[in-house]
Amino acid sequence: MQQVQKDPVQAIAMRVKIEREARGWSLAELAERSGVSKAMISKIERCEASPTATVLGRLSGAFGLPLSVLLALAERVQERIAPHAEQPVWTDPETGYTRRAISPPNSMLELIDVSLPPGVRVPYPAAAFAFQHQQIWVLSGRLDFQEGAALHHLSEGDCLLLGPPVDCVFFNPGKIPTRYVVALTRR
Amino acid sequence: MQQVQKDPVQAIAMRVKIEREARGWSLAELAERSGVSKAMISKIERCEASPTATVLGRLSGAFGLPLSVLLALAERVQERIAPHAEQPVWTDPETGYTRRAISPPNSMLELIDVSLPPGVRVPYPAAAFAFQHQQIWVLSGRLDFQEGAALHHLSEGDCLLLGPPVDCVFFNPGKIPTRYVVALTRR
DNA sequence: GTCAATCGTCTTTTATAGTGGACGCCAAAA
DNA sequence: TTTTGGCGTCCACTATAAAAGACGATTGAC
Repeated sequence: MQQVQKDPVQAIAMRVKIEREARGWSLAELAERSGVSKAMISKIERCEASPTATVLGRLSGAFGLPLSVLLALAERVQERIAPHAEQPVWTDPETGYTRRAISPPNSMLELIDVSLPPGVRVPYPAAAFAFQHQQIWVLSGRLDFQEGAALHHLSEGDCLLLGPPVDCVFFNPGKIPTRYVVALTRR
Repeated sequence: MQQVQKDPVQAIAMRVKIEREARGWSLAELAERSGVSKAMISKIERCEASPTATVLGRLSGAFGLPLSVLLALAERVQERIAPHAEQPVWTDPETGYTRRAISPPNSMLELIDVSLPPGVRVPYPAAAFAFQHQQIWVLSGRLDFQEGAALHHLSEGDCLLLGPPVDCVFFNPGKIPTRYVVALTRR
């Protein structure tokens, strides 16, 4: 699904908005970080302007991405299938904690497949979720989930709806790896 | 050497010019193919304008490249070391003819390392070089080089300076692979 | 309820991206 | 030599990208 000649304005619009909202930034905040006026960012996100290379460079700089990567992400905007082989996976070399992004890029609803080795503890700071709605579903093994002051003991098949943002900790109290899904929707 | 926030105008300028000249296109020809005025293309190549996303989309379309790829190439513009592992290599599955681009992208002077299996014949049409200056240096083995009507027999260490563009043929008359270098400068 | 703060959009003005055409500059040919 | 044609740049004009600030809507605090 390579796009070789369509006007990139719409794809860029969606991608910029996604990157901004994923960071929980308002137009004003992105404007300050990038040096691009918020009026212009607003227009870009609504496809009412075709940003210049200079402006795109400032925006990608604010996101900490090379411009070509921002554009590559933009071109993937309308993909609907995320083949297993192409899903980004990250493994913590120290603990063996593995995290796989299941959903196609850009989805409103994001699914993450996590594998937590026995005895491993993963903190999850409150600041990391500017999300509106988040659930945790245990596929196999056991999970102790600390949500602020509360501690939840989850077993295979359990599903937990998260409350307002607080510091959390994932912990696997069992002898086998725990596999669970994090499902979240943005704003 | 990822570029995360510099203004991309200069890198784009160089890359557009390279892509255009590599295809032997004049400003007018690229203008017609892309729908961008040649005055604008001229400005872009001389860093006197920051092209909009729409214009970049049209240009990359004319080149047959996804926009993100054009930008990725642009970001590599000032690389000065081309590590062996990153040099693009192409092998003809039928003949075993192998061609490796030695020089960093974008150089004025380009070096190509070619390996030609015994008995293999590779034609090289005149249209393929809009280059001003081109030399062939045999590293090992023997090479029969037909340049238009003339036939040159080259042995290890020989270096041939090419004349004006004509149809050429590379041929390995020996029993072992021939390895030679093509060195060329544009314009 | 009021007030204040913040958000995204809209308005006005300026800077500049983009176009079409004229121009000067080599080449190669007559 | 002059001519011719193709090339890239420059010029004048138009379209629009970009900035700065005003505006209405929403939200939370009191």
